This record gives sequence, structure tokens and C-alpha cells, in this order.
Amino acid sequence: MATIKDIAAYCHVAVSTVSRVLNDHPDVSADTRRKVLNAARILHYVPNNAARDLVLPQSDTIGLVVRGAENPFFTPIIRAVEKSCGAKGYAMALHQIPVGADEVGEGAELVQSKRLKGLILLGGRYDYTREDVIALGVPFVCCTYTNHFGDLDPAAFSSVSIDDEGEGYRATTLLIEHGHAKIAILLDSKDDRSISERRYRGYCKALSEAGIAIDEGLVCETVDFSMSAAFERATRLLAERPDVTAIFAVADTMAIAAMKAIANAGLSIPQDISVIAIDGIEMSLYTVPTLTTLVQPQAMIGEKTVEILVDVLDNAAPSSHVRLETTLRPGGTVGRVHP
Amino acid sequence: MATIKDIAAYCHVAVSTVSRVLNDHPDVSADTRRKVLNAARILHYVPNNAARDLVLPQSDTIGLVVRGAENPFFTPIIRAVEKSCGAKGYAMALHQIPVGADEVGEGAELVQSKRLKGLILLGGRYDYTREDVIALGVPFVCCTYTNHFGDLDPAAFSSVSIDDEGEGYRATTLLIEHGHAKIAILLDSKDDRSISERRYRGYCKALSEAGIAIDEGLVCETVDFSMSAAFERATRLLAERPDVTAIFAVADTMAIAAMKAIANAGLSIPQDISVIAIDGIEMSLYTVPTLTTLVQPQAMIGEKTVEILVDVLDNAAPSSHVRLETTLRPGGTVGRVHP
DNA sequence: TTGAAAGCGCTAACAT
DNA sequence: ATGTTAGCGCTTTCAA
Repeated sequence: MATIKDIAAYCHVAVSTVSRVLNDHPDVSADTRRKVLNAARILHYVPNNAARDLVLPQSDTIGLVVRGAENPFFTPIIRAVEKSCGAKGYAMALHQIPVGADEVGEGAELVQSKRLKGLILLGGRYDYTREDVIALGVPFVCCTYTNHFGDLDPAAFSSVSIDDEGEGYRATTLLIEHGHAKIAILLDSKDDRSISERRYRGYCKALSEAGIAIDEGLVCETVDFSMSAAFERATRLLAERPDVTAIFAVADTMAIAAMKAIANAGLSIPQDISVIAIDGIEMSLYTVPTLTTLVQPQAMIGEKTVEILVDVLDNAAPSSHVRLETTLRPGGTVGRVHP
Repeated sequence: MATIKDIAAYCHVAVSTVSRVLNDHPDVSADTRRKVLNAARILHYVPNNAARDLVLPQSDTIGLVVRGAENPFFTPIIRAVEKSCGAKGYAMALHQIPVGADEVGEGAELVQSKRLKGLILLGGRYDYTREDVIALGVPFVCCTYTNHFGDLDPAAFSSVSIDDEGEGYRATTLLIEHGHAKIAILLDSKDDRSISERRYRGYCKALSEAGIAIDEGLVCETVDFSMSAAFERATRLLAERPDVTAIFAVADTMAIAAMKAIANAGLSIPQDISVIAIDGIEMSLYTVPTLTTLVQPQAMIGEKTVEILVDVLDNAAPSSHVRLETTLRPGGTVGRVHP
């Protein structure tokens, strides 16, 4: 509970001197500096951030709002962001919110209450309007998504994402190339105005180019991204549609749940059913067989995001939109269709 | 950027009146309240927490320091803590730190900088000394662990944990009952003064009671809790010790990695090798076969932790130490040993 | 190189 | 029911 006032009294100096020492200002004598530092240690001084934040016009802090932190896909990204922030001399304020929450509103509050310099939104909606983001007031970066369904001026924000539609197309195409035609897709909702909808578009495009009609019975919506819902839906799919030969899951977690459903149905992967997904979470390395998936460069996503934001903050760089590539990790879940 | 001062000016009232309205104090006329609330909306007022925290002797906030947030076992606990805090009228301040970090030191800083009323430490060390925790200054609860290797006065802190040694004993015993004698253990380190050491003790006790000698070649240390390390170590075990018939992993994640190693070795679970673990993370429901594990009541752990802390905070209740039971979830990874 | 003092936004006495 | 004011801990002019 010691304050700089206590230190000042202890050393018989003014509080401003203590403050100078604690903030590494140059104009303090070596002797005074030593005395103050010593007193701080003895008195177990810990700075009161509330007081510091109050008086400083801005803190050197970047906010990270994570919507749906239970998603294991985000974990390595969060770590990378934290690390990159530290390397660039910024602190990171983590704020986790439920999937249903309003990340922009919460972000705006965070900015003001913590005097943030910039904001990173991880896992947000694709349909912000200009009005939505006006409250933010600081530069922000959409991490893992873009404004595809919104009307934001690209110059007004930055983003780091993958080409969801293109990757959905790529995953589906790979299945088609292996001879599959009865390809199911496992997704949240095909019109969620978000990740599922974009990847679903890619799925449709691939099928259509291959001359395969969309079969509604193979479009499996789960309403949420939970593994249990994915498991239930996949189980139902296998029961209702014995003709299905491949499943494209829009997320690794869903694919892993589907693989369990397939095993429960007494089917083999990839002999009876092929599975492909997008994400590349750590756990997907340990499924049997190893999940074939389009791996997102999670660490790089986090690093790039911070890099862009700090560039805007420190160098007044213009906002930018980075699209990263996924890497196909060939596992053992995709095989040629058997007649 | 609007402050209560702006609202006050806008409404021609004093700042204290604005403060009263904003804090739901009773002695304000309905008319004034309406005016102020309206102005707050119009001016896009957002409270400055730094200022509030500064002036309040304590915030109604409980800190949660998570060491090793990448551990999926913690995720449901964190959620439960957050939910319980909310239900009890407390806010939660989440602070994630790396596995190697000093949770007590970081916790102490958090307490002071955020004026916390109490602290929850999730995933900390088992060997705090009295000196270690003196800096904390507020009631705290050790969540998922105890002070087994330390010298803390039990009256000076609370804890919610499972009986690590007992559960290790139970898991190993189950394997012995299935006829296994060549039982390997997969753990961080057998003398980490923490979870691994405790569970290892239980493993030793079970073997010894069954008249089975500890076989050093079957004690597989991984140095950390990563899946990759567990995978490598299990792979090596299978290569070096073809006589092993069962593996007890001290964590589900390690067990899942081991299952992959077993599959890669061309062996079947549970025909060739049985696997059992402790934790019960969601992912372990989706392995093939389903992992047999001792499920910790994760939600209840979080709830109990908050309940105890709030009881201490609100009702000056004495500190308490709760030991929760795991539930054996019989999966398909444990079978009788084949001759 | 150091000290004195103002003020950040807010809450809570204390007055009225 | 409402206004006035002190002060939380800190940083930063401005003076000395």
C-alpha cells in the first residue's frame, strides 16, 4: 500500500522526484535515484495503475477483445499478440466476451476506461456499419475477419484475415479432385453473415464449377460452434444420408466431433468417409488419422495484427488489409472415393 | 470523452448529483434522474474506471490469475468463475500469465493496481511459503491445488482441489484391477513439487500395494505439459518398452497425445495398450475410443472457489479447504490385459 | 537537479 | 433533494 508519497517522505525528497526516478527521466542525480529505488524496494512499492491511467492522456496499451475465448483456435493468436505487443513496447489488455456479446460496444468501453491507444478485435462480426465503429475512437484491427458484409471505408480500419471463400473453395475442390460428389458441409449457419457464410460460398462455388448441384440434405447447420452440436448433427447426417462420402467442416473442432460420429457409426476414415477442415489447431495433429486441414498461420496472424496497428499508432501509417494464406496439411482423413 | 462534469453542465446540476444517478443512489428526484440519464446517453458517456478505481477504497472486483491459460482444462473453470462472480455482484479481472511466471508476485501487483478485494489463483505452485503470500494482502483461494509442499497456515488461505495423490492411486488401481502390471506413467516431472509429483505418489502407492516394483523405465517425464513432448515421450516409450500394457497420463492432453503415438506404432487401444488419465476436458469425449478418465467437476470447482472467497469477503467467514471428487468416466481406452 | 502545485475523473462526506 | 468540496495516486508544468 506504499505510495510515491511514502517513498518521498522516506527519502526526504519531493514526490515529483520520486516520479521522475520511477519513470526513468534523465534529470535526476545518480545518488537520489539510488536512494529512491532502494526505498521503493524496502517499502514494497507497487505503482497504482488507476492513478497513472487517470493522469496520463493515453496509456501505452492495446486492447484485445476476444469474442468466444473458448475457441482453441484463438489461443495461439492471443499468445502471439501478447508477445508482439511486449516486443513493441506496448502492454496488452485482454478482454474476453461471450460469443453473443457486442464486441464493438465492449471495445469502446474498454478504450475509454483504460485509455487505450488502439484496439484489436478477435473473432468479430463481418458486418459492421460506419455507425457501429464510430464509438471506438481509436485505430483498430479486425483479426481473423474482414468487413465483407458491412459498409466500412477500407481506409477507416485494418484487417488481417484469410480468404474464407477461397479457402472453402479450396477445401471442397480437394475433395472433388479425390472423386467425391456427395460432399456434406458442417457449419454454424449458412447465412450467419460471418465465417460460415463465407466458407459456404466457397463450397457452393466449387461444387457448381464441378457441375454438382447443391444438395440441401448435405448442408448441415449446427446453430453454434460447439463440438456437441457438431457431433449431433454429423450423427444425424450419417443416419439420414448413407450416400455421403465426404465432409467439409468449417472448423477443426467440428471436424474432430464429426470424426467421432463417423467412428460411432462404424465407418472408417478415409475408406468410407473423407474429412477436411480449416484451422489447424494443435489438437487436430493428434486425431487418428491426423486431420487433413488448411492450416491458418496463427502466430503470424497475431504478429501481423500487432505490426499493422503499431505502425498506424507510431508512424501514422495508413490502415492496411492483409490477407494471409493457409497451408494444406495433408493428414490421413482424405482419400479417393470408393465405388 | 464526456465526463460527469460535462453531463452536469449539460443538465445544470452538480457533479455529485450526476454521480448519484449513475451509481443508483436513492436520494435523487425522478425528474433529475431522467434528465441525467438522458444526457449521459446523448453525450455518449462512458465511465472512466481509472478514476473510479482511484477514489474507491476497494473495487468490487475479484482477480483471477491463470497460470498457463493455454491449458484447455482451465477454460470451463474460468467461465464458471466469471459467471459466479457476476451472480454474486462482483466483477472479475482476468490476468493470464505464462507457465513459468510468478503467480504470487503478479497477483500482488494486480491486487494493488486494481484495488482487488480478493484473489483467485488458478494453476499455481504447491509450495508457497508464508513469506511468498504476505505481499498479497487480500484473501485468496488456490484453485485446483493446495499448499501440500509449503508451510502456509491453513487458516491463512482457502483452496479448492482434488486429492491428487488419491486420484493417481485410483487411476493406477483401475489398471491393476484389469490385470495390468507393466504400467507406465506419463507426467511432467516426478518431483515438480506440484501436480505431477502428487499424482506420481498415488501411482507408486497403488503399485506398491499390489506388490509391483517401480520400474524406472516406465516413468516417463516430459519436462512440460505440452502435447508434443508427451507425444515424443510416449513414442519413445513404445519403442523401448514393448512389454508395456497400460499408460496412466496425469492429464487428458497428454493421454490424447499418447493415443496418437500408440496408433502410429500400429497398436490398438485397448487391445494392446490401455490408457487412463485425469481431467475430463471436452476434447477427450471425442477421441476414438473415448478416453477413460477421472473427470474433475470443472464448473463446480469454479463455483466453489468463488463461493468460498465471497463468503470470506462478505461474511468474514473463516477460510476453508474444499476437496472435490472426480468421477470415473468409463470410455473405451481401458481393457483387460491380454496374455 | 529538485520542489511546489495543479489537475486527471470520480465518489463521498458535509452543507444547505 | 441538491450543491460544494476534499482527496484518491500520479505525472507534469513551472519555479527555484
